[in-house]
Formats: sequence, C-alpha cells, structure tokens
Amino acid sequence: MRRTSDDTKAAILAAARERFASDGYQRATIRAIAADAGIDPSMVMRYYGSKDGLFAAAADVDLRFPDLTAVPRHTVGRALITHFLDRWEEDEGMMILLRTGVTDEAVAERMRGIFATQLGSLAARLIADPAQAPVRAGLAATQVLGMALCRYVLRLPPVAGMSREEIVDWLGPTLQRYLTE
Amino acid sequence: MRRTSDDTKAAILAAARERFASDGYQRATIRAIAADAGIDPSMVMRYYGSKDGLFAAAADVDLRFPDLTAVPRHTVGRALITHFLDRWEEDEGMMILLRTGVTDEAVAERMRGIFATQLGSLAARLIADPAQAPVRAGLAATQVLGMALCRYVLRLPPVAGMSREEIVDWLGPTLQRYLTE
DNA sequence: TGGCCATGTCAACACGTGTTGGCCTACAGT
DNA sequence: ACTGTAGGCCAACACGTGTTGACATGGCCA
Repeated sequence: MRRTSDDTKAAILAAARERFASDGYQRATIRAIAADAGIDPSMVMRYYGSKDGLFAAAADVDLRFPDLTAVPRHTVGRALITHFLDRWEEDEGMMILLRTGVTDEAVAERMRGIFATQLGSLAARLIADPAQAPVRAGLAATQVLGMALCRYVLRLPPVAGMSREEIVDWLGPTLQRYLTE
Repeated sequence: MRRTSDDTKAAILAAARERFASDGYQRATIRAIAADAGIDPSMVMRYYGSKDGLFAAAADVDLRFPDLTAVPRHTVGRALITHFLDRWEEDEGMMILLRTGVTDEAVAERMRGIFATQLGSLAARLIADPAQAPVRAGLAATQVLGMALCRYVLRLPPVAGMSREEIVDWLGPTLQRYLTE
C-alpha cells in the first residue's frame, strides 16, 4: 500500500487544525486543507464525512487542568496562569475554540460547557461558599481568556511582547484574588 | 420621491451594523442586510460600493474615552470599567470589532491601533515611568476585553448574570492596580 | 499470474455568494 | 402634459464552495 489510511487521516487532521486555528471555520476551506495534506478534497469527505465532522474532530480539546488543591493555596493564581500559558502554546485547539466560538453559537456553547465544568469545579474545591464559586470562576475566565485574546489572537504589541514571567507576576495576584480572597 | 437616498443609506447602515454584530463578516450576507433594510441588494452596492465598503462604514467606531485625569486618582480603575460597560452596551460597533477582529487581520490591525492610541495615551498620562505605560495599558486591555468577550460574546452564564455593580467592584481594583500601582 | 480491495484522482453538480447592467416608475419642474 | 432624473427592482453572471459518484491503480493474497 502507498499509505495506510490512518496516516492520511492524521495528515488531514493536522492540516485541518492548522487551517482552522489560523483562518477560523468559514475561511478554512476543504480544498486548502486537502492541498496541505497532499491529497484530494474528496478524501476528506471519505474519512470525516463532512466539513462539520472534520471540525468536530479538530476542535476536540481539553483544558487538562492539574489538581490545584495539591499546590500551596497562596500560589494558586500563579499556578493557574502558568498552566494556561503552557496549554495555549502547545495546543492549537485553544486557538480554534476561541477563533470560531466568537461567531459560531455551537462552539460557544461548547466553550461554556468546558469552562463551567473545568474551571467551575476547580473553583468549587477552592472556595468555601458554594454560591460564590461560579462567579469566581467566571472572573478568572475573563482575565485568562482576555490575556489569550490580546496575546495570541489580536497580538497587541505590548501584551505579545511580554515575557512569561512578567505575565505571571502581573496576572497571578489578580487570579489569586478572584479565586481565594 | 418615496424616500430620500440618505434615509435609505441610513437604513442599510443600521441593518448592516446589526448583522455584522451578530453574525460576523462572512456570515452576514448582502442579501440578508438588504432584506432587513427592505430594499434590493443592488442598492447596497450603489450606496456603499462593495461589501468591504459597507463594512468599513459599519465598523467606524470610537472608544470615546473620557479624561480620566479629571477623576480622583484612586477611582481610576472603577471609572474605566464603568465607562467600558457603558460603551459596550450602547454601541454595536464594539461587538463588530471583536467578532470580526478575531478572524480578520485588517480589523485586528485596526483594533491594535485603537487600543494603542486611546488606552495607551490614557496610560501615558497616568503613569510616571513612560517605559511602563504601554505594558500597563496592555494589561488593562486584557482584563477589559476579556470581560467583554465572556459577558457579551461568549455569554458565560456566571459572567453574563453579574450586575454592573458586582463587575465594577471586582474589576475596578484589578484595573486600578494595573494602571497606577 | 489473476483478482480484489484499499487508497486515491477526476470531473462535475448544486448552491450561495458578491457584483453588474438594464429596465422600470414615481415624482418635481417647466 | 411632458420630460428628466433620482430611487428602486429584476435577472443574470462569474466564482468559490461543499459534496458526490465514477473511474483508476498499486500492492497483497490465493
């Protein structure tokens, strides 16, 4: 055989993640993805059924939160932002979610689910009053997503130019306050 | 005459702002905008030349920052977030910029310009060390845009459900620290 | 060697898009 | 009443899209 079908599927998925991440859903075309993967557009349909199916496979992403209760309570803020920066820089899925969730309601719903369960449950373990946990988690989300938006998507020069240490030093205390104070 | 051309232009622009704000650039079609305005798609071309021309007219937006040096220095954070919430709720242009800037490089560049000049010059007047001003402004942008993203675009339930007072109470101190401390 | 299936290509369809040019129609000025 | 013109509509074009089905071809197994 020239190539095993799993190899081709993987090549398509890799090309799709890149295109979706940089162009968003609409502007990423099946033809362009197929060209990147070095095969015919019809192969994409064969392996993923439709553009929606391909997107679903490409946007399957997990925040992979560590257990922040294992870390000293007064360093929770710094640990959270550090993990987030890591996650953002190693997984194109983050960019895909943000770029498409802004205009696609279905993806937005998915993001709501991800943040509600993952950040929410984290906050629930950290905060005594269970009624306050969701609001605290939401506040943390605004700061963390805002950073991702400005740094990786919009690329505002001062924010894109900051070092990781600077960011942790500045945002750590903010998140610390939102989550524990 | 049935209608003056200025009326029609205004009707088209209003429909366009609404569509661009809720659907983004690609999914907002000339045909849908024309239907909303109650006229033929070709009229849009007549008055605005092209879809790009129409978008440029619809996305012409100003942050309209007040002079924050007139306000007591220790309330600058609260004043900033208050003004931003106002601005966001009264002007669809904000939503247009955020929804489209995330996928359209030209709009992103425009946002960079807006934030650099407006928030940047504000920070420059507030902060003694001129080398630190851009970073401070950038930090404020992450928190403020992150709030807009979570509350108005993604509609994360805990954030969308917060009252204005709650938001000001929580984000005010954060912005205060970024801008003055 | 011959046949079969997985892997892949090709050309085309149906549809929605931005955009264009020609045509109509109601009103203002004479 | 006649005409010019501003405001508006209609049908069509050219293009790119996702998607489909028919056809080719290389390598494994009998």
